[in-house]
Amino acid sequence: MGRTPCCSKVGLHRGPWTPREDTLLIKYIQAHGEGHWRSLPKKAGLLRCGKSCRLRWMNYLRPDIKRGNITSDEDDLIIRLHSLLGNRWSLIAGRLPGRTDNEIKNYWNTHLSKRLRCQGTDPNTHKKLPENNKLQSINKEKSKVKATRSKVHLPKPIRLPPSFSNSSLPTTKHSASRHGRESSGLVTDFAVDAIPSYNLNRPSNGYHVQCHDHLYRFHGLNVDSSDFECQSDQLLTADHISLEKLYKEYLQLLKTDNDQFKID
DNA sequence: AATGTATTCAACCGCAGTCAA
DNA sequence: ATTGACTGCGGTTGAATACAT
Repeated sequence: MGRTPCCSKVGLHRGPWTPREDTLLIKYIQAHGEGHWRSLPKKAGLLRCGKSCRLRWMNYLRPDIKRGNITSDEDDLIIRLHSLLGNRWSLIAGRLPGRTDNEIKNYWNTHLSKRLRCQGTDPNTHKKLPENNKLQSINKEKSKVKATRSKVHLPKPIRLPPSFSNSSLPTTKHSASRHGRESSGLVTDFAVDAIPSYNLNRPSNGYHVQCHDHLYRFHGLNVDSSDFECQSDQLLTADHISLEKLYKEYLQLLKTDNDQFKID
C-alpha cells in the first residue's frame, strides 16, 4: 500500500514562495477559509502541493502570527513547557499566542538548547549535567563566541502585495496579543493532550476524556483556567497541577503584557 | 574585497492518527 | 476489518545571510 508523496507530481513548484503565490493563497483562504488543503492549490490556482500551502499559511501568512523577538518571558515559558511536554512543539506553540511550532522548534534548537547546556542543564531531560559535561559545553560555546553573531531577532520579512489591507497583514507583537488566541480554551486541550494514553473525543459541547474506567468532561474552547472542570480528582496528577499552575502564570504574563500595551 | 565558516529559519520529508467508504 | 485520502506533527535540510579572517 502506502501513499504517494504529496509533492511527487511533476510540475509543482517547490522552494521559497513568491509574493504572487502568497497573494493567491491568502486571497483564497480569505474567501473560502482554511482546510481542504489537498484540493486548495488547484482551486486557488497554485502549482503547489496542499501540504506546502498549509505550511506556508500556518507558519507565515496567518494574520495572527506574532512578529519579532521572542521575549524573555516567552523564553522562560518555552523552557518550562518543554520540561513538561518534551519536543511537542505544536502543544508548546499552543500556549504562546502568535508563535508557530516551527518557530519555537527552530528557536529551541538554535538558542535555548545551547543556553541550557551552558547553564549546566541537559536540554533533553532538563536535569543538571555532570560537572565535567557542563565545563565541556561552556568551553565549546566559548570557542564559538568569536563566530557567534550578536543576534538581533528581526521581524520576519513580510512579502505581501501592496493591495493588501492592513487587517490582512501579519501582525506585530502587541496587536497580535490582542487577537484573542489567548482567550481560547488553552487549559482544556492542554490537560488533555498532555496525557497521550487517554482516549480523546471532542464533541460540540466540549472535550470528553476517557481514562481507564473514568470519563472526564471539560468545557468547550472558550474557557479560562477557572472553568477547568474535572469529575474526579484522579486526573489531577502532579503534571496536571504543574500545567495548570503554569497556565495561570502565563495568563498573568499576558495580562501584564496587555496592560503595558494600554499604557503605551 | 574576497573567501571561508557559522548560523538561522523557511520549507521539505516521512510517518502516524483519524475518518469515511 | 481493510483501505485509502487527508491532515498534522516532529525531524531534517539547505539556501540565504552574517560574521571572521
